Amino acid sequence: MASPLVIVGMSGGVDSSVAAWLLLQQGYQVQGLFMSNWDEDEDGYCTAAADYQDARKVCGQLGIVLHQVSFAGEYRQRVFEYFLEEYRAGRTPNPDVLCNREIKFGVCFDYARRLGADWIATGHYARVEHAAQPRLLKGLDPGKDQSYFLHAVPATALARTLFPIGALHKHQVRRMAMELALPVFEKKDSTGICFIGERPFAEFLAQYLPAQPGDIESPDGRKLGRHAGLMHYTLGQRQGLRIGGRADAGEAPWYVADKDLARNVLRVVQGHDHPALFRRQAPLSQFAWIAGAPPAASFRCTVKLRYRQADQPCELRLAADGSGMVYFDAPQRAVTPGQYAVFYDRDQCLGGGVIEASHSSG
RNA sequence: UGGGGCGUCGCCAAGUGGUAAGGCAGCGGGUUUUGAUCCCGCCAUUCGGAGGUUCGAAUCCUUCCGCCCCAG
Repeated sequence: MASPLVIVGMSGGVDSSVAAWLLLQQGYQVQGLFMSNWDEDEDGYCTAAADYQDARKVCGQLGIVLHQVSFAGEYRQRVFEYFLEEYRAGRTPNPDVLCNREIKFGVCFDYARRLGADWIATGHYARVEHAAQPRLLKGLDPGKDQSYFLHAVPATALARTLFPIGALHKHQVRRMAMELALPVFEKKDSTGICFIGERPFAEFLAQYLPAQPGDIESPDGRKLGRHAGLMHYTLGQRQGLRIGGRADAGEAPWYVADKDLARNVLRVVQGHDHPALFRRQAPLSQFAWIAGAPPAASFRCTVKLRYRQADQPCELRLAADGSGMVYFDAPQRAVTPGQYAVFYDRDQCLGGGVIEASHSSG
């Protein structure tokens, strides 16, 4: 009887290439699937074509077929529209969390299943423990763990997902790629928004949203400068403020502390660790739990407020209406609305919620 | 035009005879599957202009220009 079929999401990078090879070693039937979910013709940053060629070369070398599919329409509707909507609301969205939930482990997962896949696999640095209820675990390379981005993936998808490189460190993966002489073995790690890639961010946003310049103020109301539109700034941000050398202030750089949408004012404070940049708690909503439900209505755990942040001890209290409040043991810097708070019990990712506000009321 | 003060990189600012600190901003790179943060590098042959003194001046002198303050 035939071995199970795994369809691997191939990005043309090192990680998914090695993931495919590992699955072959493990005796699976393997096929590749390349997604190009962004129409790049509209701008000058065109890397998808090159990535596709890389994926083809790798699949050729591994002797596996490569499917190609575009979910550009779905991406636009289910990820990018939300992305723009959040920016319009003065928040800072995290499109890649949604991309995983809606595209890679959503429509693409369904697509792979229709192609006959028993499993879907990706080159993420994370692990799934398959039991009655799947458990999502951190990748073993602490510098690359990507469970943060996967916390909202539905359990139904995780139940049929493999992360072949989740127990490896990046340097091991790259070494394997080198020893296998995969054509992409020294390809640089990709960054930037998934499927959209690296590009000047402000310029990119400005293509989709009108900028409304306004004043930059200190907490006491002094006008310190002008901003290019609130969407171009996020909490805790330093770059781009163009404030420097004031005789009435010290030498420390300035950081975004708050956005006043009503007045279209950006509020800034001086010093990386200014108290106004810290919060002891944060209101959350739109929870997603890997197990389908939270462990309890109130419990202690750790939380990451952004990718690659060290785990922060906290207590989460959930309300009946679906909202919640996370209380940090140590005040957290730049708690940013629109970003995700992702909860962990040691190595296990429990799920997460969206940060709703930066004020500490409640 | 009576008195006083000041003009050094986009901004703040050291330097007062020995051959231009530093910070902020900006730019470039690194880290990074969000946005940020963070790290590294670059950033005044020149000190408001013109003369002069001196081996040598941003630093002294003269003068011009421009600001500011107090008096009017």
